Amino acid sequence: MGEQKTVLMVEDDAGVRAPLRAAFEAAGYRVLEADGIAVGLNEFRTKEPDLVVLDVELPDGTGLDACRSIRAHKTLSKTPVIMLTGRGGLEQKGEGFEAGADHYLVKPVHPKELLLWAGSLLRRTGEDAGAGAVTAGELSVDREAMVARFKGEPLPKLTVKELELLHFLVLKRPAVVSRKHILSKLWRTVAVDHVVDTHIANLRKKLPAEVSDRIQNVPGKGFRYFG
Amino acid sequence: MGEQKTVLMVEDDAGVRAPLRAAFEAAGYRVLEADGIAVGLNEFRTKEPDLVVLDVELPDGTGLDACRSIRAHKTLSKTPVIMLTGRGGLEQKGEGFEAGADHYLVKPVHPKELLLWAGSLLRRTGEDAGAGAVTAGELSVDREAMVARFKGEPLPKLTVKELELLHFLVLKRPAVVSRKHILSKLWRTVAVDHVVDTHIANLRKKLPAEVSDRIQNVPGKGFRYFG
DNA sequence: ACAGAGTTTCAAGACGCCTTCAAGAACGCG
DNA sequence: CGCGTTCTTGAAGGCGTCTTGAAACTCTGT
Repeated sequence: MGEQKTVLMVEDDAGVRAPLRAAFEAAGYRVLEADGIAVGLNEFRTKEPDLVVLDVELPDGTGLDACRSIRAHKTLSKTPVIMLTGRGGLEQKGEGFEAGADHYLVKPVHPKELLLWAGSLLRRTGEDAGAGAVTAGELSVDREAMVARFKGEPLPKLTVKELELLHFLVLKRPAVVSRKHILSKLWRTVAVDHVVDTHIANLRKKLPAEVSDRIQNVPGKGFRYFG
Repeated sequence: MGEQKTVLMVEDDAGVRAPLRAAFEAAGYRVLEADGIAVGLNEFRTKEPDLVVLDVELPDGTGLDACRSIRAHKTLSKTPVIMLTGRGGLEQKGEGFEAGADHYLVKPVHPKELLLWAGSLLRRTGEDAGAGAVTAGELSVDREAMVARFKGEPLPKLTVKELELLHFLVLKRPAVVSRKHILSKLWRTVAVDHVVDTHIANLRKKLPAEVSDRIQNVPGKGFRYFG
């Protein structure tokens, strides 16, 4: 049950997007939207969604090309892609699969059906990072329950941002992650790098010394959880 | 959850039945077959399958009527039904849902797709079934008997929505569930996210402090039962 | 020792989110 | 059909969180 997956929906028709977005959110997904290929691919690279829903006909190009771009990406090439096409698009089906789509749906799309395939594809690609609980020694950070525990005891009143930040650091440990990387993954709105510092500071203040000592700064590079 | 599910397939064309049967069996299902409505309904009543796959066009009547018969059954009315129709049956889709079908597939049916839906529908009803009684420490919420107890004592006058809400939170504990997720599971009609807040408030007011303290809010995320 | 870049701390303002209250609408029961 | 309960919606209020800015501090290389 690794929830809180992120899905990127590239679709120019807001009338199509809205119900699908609602369905995804109701199922616990986080939804990113883009109305064109340019924006879509940019979102894809920066937010690294777990799944992409791609319309074939877009204002600035075809979804097929976008799909190929995704497949050509160095590290994110195996992200599942679901293509959406207009009526009678069956002929394009072969073309869609050729471009590397994992599945093809013909409009009008039933939200439930899309959800079903999304779940199936995500299950197939494996329950990798991003969701459940991560642990590091006596520390565990559960993003689903939104609780962090140390030696089994829940840590007091961490805010959402603080917990997500801690989760991310522990998840990537012992790697050093840059402020910009953190921002792109955990922040929806754009903000200055400095906000990360403040949250790091608040975190360290709330955590027991044994844990806060492990949140380390690497000058010029970023932060890491070491331990 | 590891038990074998039984699926009843009502379909007169053996050429259609065979591959679907093979797929179901390969997936671990037990398969019953019927080539007409009369036989089908009889099998349904006696064998009580967990799922029914129903062709719309049968020698002795239409699958729509059969579906209505199933829905009219006293104890088995909530058995999931998947309808199969010939090409161009899109117009019948509405009719099919109206008859009470949970889903509609157009032939030719992809075995994998059918399997996907079967799994989904069974999971759904499985969750509802698991909705007997849940407990968390001294608290028990019985959705079947529609009563909640704390330290053995029945809690006073909880409304249906309040009890279902409490049940859901306890069921998912300690995970945080979003308002949208709650709405999609407990509400048939669409409503604003805010209704959840009101019911949460009413719930907390009626519950003893020990319990209401455990119904916690996570800003921007949703609610959880913690404890 | 000094200068500079980068980090940490502190405090205050802005914003979003949750909670509460109240009233209208829908529902079920008699 | 009418009444009471339950559900839904709206608006106001308050609290907590997030963000930002400035200043103090540390470290490093000169």
